[in-house]
Amino acid sequence: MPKITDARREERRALIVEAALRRFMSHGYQRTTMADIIEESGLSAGAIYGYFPGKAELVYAVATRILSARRTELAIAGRDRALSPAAIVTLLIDGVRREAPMPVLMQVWAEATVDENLRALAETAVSEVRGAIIAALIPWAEEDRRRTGGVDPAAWARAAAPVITALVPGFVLQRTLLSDFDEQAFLRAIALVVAADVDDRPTG
Amino acid sequence: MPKITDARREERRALIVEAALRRFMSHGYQRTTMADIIEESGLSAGAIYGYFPGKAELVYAVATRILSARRTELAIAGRDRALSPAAIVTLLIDGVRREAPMPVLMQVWAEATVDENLRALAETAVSEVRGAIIAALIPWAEEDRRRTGGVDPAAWARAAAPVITALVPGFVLQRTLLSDFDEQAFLRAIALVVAADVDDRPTG
Amino acid sequence: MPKITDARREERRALIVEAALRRFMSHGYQRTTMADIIEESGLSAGAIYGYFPGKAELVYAVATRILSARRTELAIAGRDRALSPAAIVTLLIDGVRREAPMPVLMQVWAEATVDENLRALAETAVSEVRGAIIAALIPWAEEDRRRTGGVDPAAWARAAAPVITALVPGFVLQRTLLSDFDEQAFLRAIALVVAADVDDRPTG
Amino acid sequence: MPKITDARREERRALIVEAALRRFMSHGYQRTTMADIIEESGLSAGAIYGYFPGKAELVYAVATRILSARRTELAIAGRDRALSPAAIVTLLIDGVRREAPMPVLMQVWAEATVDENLRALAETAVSEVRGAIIAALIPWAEEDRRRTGGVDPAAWARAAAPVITALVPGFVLQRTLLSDFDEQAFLRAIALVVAADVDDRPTG
DNA sequence: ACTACCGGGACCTCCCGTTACT
DNA sequence: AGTAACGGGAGGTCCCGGTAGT
Repeated sequence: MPKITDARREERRALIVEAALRRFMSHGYQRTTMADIIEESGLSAGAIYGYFPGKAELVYAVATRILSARRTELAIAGRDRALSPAAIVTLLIDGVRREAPMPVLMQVWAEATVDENLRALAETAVSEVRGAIIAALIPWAEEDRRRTGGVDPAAWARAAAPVITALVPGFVLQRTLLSDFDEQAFLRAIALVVAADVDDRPTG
Repeated sequence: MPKITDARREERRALIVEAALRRFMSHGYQRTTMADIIEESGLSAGAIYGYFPGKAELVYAVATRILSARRTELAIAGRDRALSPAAIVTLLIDGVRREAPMPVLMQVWAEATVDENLRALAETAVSEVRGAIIAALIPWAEEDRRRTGGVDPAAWARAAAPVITALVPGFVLQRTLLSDFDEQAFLRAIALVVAADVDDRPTG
Repeated sequence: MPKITDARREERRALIVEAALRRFMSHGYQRTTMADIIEESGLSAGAIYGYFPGKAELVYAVATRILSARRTELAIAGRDRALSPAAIVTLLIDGVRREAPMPVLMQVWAEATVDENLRALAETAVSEVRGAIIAALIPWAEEDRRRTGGVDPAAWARAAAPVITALVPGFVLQRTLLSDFDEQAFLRAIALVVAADVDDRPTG
Repeated sequence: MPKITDARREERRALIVEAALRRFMSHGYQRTTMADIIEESGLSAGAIYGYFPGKAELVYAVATRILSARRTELAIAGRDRALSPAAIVTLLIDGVRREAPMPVLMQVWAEATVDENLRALAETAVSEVRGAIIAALIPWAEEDRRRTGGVDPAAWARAAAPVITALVPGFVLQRTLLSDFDEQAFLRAIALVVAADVDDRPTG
């Protein structure tokens, strides 16, 4: 029964990936040994190596899982009305905040520094987010040409997107490292610094 | 060998730290073995362990070196005139761009996720940068109350600083991971998104 | 490989312990490296560390094996008739002589000087031997009160036991260190010095 | 001035040997590193290697010092009157008890198991003690032929000496390993087991 | 003569991935 | 498909002894 088998297979893979993710969260990727993951997953060494050729592939799977999470978020959100840069950033960060295991996210970025496969994975993810941002910025720029100082909306969006994208890792880093970091204050402050609509400003 | 002079000692330490840094750049902290560093430095195991108790302390030294680099930069730059948020970010990123070994910076951030000493080190560094940003923002906010929507300049600066800080890791990440990343375009685009003075806008 | 049977597991452990023992005999505990033991046992590092957490536990196992060997010997021997001090010593030393790897025995004693676990192990062993000696002395003392100068047999046995016990390490030491040591002469001479029955005296 | 220099040299050597001995006492020979001894002695590595070619020679020196301590003791004590076996043992053990660093003594014996030089050293020491014992036993045997069952005194002394010698290491071992060992009781019990004169028996 | 730094060789341990068996 | 024992290769660290310099 290949169909059931396939489903079970995916289930197993997910189980393993989650076990790995949990250990990466608490001990870091590099310090996590296969034995750790084996223990955490409740499976045996052989079983895991039946699903993943090695430790590297496990990170790839974990990374894929983490990085692909917020991909579509934005496109959906942007459907009904034009979003200001500040609104976009807020949306993104809110997504990360709710879903992403930030320490592992950082570890993946760092590992991507040195592992080409991971870099490619991360690049794709970042590019996709950037693409979504561009797509969401254009209607906002078109609504009112003064917003972009008269520049061509598409060109403006392409230029601005990287800067907007940059705020996400900045948030993650501070969230992860600073013991006194105030998430809510950060979210509210975005509109103080980044171009925003009047109604993006937090009330009160 | 007789007692080495303090200056020479510092020189040696720097030599070792730089050797470690180079290897971290190309292979990553975790994949760099002590043997690598020994080879890269041209010294022997005994020599290195005379200066650093272990591999961990080597990363701390490397981290300290990297993180403390841009500390004062801003304060100096801000002396003569008030700086807009965009100008501050540009300054900071320019500093990072010229001096920081970005991949290692990211590795340190990631490792800080899991190593408390490193976290403390990173936290201090980030806090200092944030402090400098706040100090630089206040005069700008005071110059013209409309810039902050009538809010108290100091409060505004404290709120805005984290967001401005966030752009630096965002830049580093994209710079490190994206093969098509355009540094100059990023620098120019800052003023498109972040509050800026008229003359911060890039010409042309 | 599937789960190994308990019997097989014990067999493996014994194999390793014996390999270690052999090397300890020829090179001493401290100078024996894990690599030596690995080679001697014909197994691999991984295998050995599956059975023993580290080198220290290996000595504990070796020590346990050596020390527990002569434990019951005496009790059995003493069953049918009362034994004189000289007879007891002779029995004990004969046991050591036939079974114990004396150099390792001395190494264990020395190491016990510095390793608390080993000390505890050795203490237990010595105490047990002493206990057995006491038990064997009492009937002999009771048979004829003149033998103990009229002292209470049990008290006398408790007092005399340490002195009798002492002869064993004394034998081991001389056997190990003196190139001209004559085991048989020593055994015969015991009755010359230590309280003995008439028929304990060697004939001829 | 060679004479003064020689004196100073010996002083230095003694200083080093004592430092080594102290560490051997607390940490054991094998676990004591040259760095330990350097620290303990207050000298520097170079200085020590000026006096001893290496760690091995240091143990030899320590061993020589320990082993030669009780050498003459007996001969002197035996001058005025004939000593019974029990009296001899008591004298010897009392000497060890007061002067010898017993843990190191045991370590030396164990190391002698494996280091030929040390074995030779130890052998000499044991032989000398045995010789002294023989010399002290003969007059006692001659005083009253019944004491030796009519055997030739010299032959008897030679045969008995090893057994008497054996009690010393036996004492040291129990003293070192057993937490509940009672030195005084042991000394008193010697005469219960070993051939003794009436007046050797402890009073009371 | 003495200092204290350095060279380099192991040593113990750990960890990844395989393999023999269920 | 899954178990768990095993093979074997480094990795970090330590430690001995030599030696350049006062």
